[in-house]
Amino acid sequence: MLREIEAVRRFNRFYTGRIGVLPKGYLGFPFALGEARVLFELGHGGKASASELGRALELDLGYLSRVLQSLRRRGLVHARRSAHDARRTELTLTERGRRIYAELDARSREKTGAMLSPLGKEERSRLVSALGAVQSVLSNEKSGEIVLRQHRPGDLGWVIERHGALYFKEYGWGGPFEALVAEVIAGFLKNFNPARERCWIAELDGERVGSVLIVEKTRTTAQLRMLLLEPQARGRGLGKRLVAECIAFARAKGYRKLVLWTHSNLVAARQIYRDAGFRLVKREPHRHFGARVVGEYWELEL
Amino acid sequence: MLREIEAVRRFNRFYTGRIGVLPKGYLGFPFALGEARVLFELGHGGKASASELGRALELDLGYLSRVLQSLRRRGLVHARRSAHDARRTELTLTERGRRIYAELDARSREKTGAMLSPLGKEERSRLVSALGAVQSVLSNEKSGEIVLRQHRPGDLGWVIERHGALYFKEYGWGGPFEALVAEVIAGFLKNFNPARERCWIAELDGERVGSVLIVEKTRTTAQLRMLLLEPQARGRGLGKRLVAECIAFARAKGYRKLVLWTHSNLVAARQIYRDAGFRLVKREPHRHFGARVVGEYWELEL
DNA sequence: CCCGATACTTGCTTTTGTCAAGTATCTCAT
DNA sequence: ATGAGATACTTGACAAAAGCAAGTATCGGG
Repeated sequence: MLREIEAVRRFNRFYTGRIGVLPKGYLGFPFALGEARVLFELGHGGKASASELGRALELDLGYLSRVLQSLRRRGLVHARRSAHDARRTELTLTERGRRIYAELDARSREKTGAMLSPLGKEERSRLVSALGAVQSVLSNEKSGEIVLRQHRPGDLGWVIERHGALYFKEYGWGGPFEALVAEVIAGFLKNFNPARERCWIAELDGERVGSVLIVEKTRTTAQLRMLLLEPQARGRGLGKRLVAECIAFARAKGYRKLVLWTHSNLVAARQIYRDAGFRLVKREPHRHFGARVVGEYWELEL
Repeated sequence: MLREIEAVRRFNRFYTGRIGVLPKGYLGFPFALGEARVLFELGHGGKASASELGRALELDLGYLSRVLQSLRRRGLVHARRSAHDARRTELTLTERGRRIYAELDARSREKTGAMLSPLGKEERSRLVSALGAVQSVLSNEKSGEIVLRQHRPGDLGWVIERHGALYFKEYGWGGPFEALVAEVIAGFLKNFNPARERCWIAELDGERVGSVLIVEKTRTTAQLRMLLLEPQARGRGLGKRLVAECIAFARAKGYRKLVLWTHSNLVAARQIYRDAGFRLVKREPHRHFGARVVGEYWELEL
């Protein structure tokens, strides 16, 4: 933990130094920091009352009052008594205010652009995805953007990696399990038939967090494989959604039956299969991956 | 690019809001922001002159001069004429100053700790490694810490992923190539014999950036496979180091010959092999992975 | 209709930061 | 060695930013 705290602090020092926390002088614009912040907040949020602004920006209300006076005098902000509550003042940017805001915004965008421009395309995308990861860890909002897409080069390697890492962590299954997954994936890629098979990768805010495969077993039977969800992406119906995609795909391609093989200890997955209408058709204890497990065969008539 | 700029700006807003850029009132400590910053800088860096401080903290020298006066008066900072240069003042923290610094530092550490503590172990490590990635992209210093280690669960999946992604990007080799890699890896994991075989993963600042495998081909012949380096880790002798590890391992295990298969277009790798003493023994044009390539067999007598 | 709360304003003060001019010292070319 | 210009720091004068406290108007609930 201490090591991690130090790492974060090091990052903070680095990053704040790098992006210039104190956006001193909006380069030639005659706006004090406070004024600029108010313009940003109003430009970004649309409208607000003084006290809301004060809370959001953590400004003293007395000070804020004067800042607003100045902005009003200069014709950037329009104030109107609230109809509901005569104590409140509804603040909006005037036309001119919006123009200034747009300029400030553009300038800030330029500054960020200047930071990114020396980077290569690859580096930029590494950067963005790392920032996304930081944000997703720190903001416990479960409202990130989810995208399902088909696989691209490297994705199936990722599926193997995450199976290897997660199943080791959660169940202690080691190398042999990862080997099995790699074999399955190798087979899938080698004989991949896009007309009858598919892989879905689930992304949460641009980061891969889930997968599922559907492969042809016989002319009329498809098999669902490699359903996986990163811990941080669980509990928001994504597993269900992946399975639903598989079922829809299998139906659309004219399969008559969808089967899958899983283990009795994977309770969350089991529940998803059951809810989707799969029936447990066979149980089979075996020793694999270094532990005693019970394999299960499930089926769904389409 | 625009999308990326927006992503970075969104992150900046989020992160600065989150860590509280404006460390208002170091909670009960009678220090102005400027004073605290000076204490931090001195505590962190040891000693400095006023002008160095001014540059580092981007403070006006006049203002800084007064801040230093105040700190001196309160007995936190000790100033002494430089022996070399009588214009300069060498600033150090006094005993008391160091104590205060330690307290401020502890407080800041606590604050970071409070941010991390609600996170799980897994999340914390995701966070730290994402922050590290950000830092390594933005700071173009090539001085990160390099660690070579053996593989852990998930690592070989990562090797597949990176082969799939990088070879697609650099040479257009698609699914079939990734399938081949997955097959090789599956075989390696399935029959893994730690006494005669090994995988090295290279980490740069805690992030995986390279790999190589050594596998038993016959009792006397070992094969080097899956040598890979992320673009950002290239050009610092890491490839050479990985190959050297393999050769040393093969020697130590009593192999008589080390062989490898590569392609003529992988010029950087070729150079490494040549420098390590490998001889090209056979060339073989073939069509694979959707393109025409020339396979090469190299050998090294041990 | 009165009381306490909320939304904002205003006057006064301190803090913080800027600018410009000044002193002492150093460096380096002559 | 010496004088011009650079560097390191200080000081005075001021302006901007920010905080505090007291004040006015309005609201909501009993």
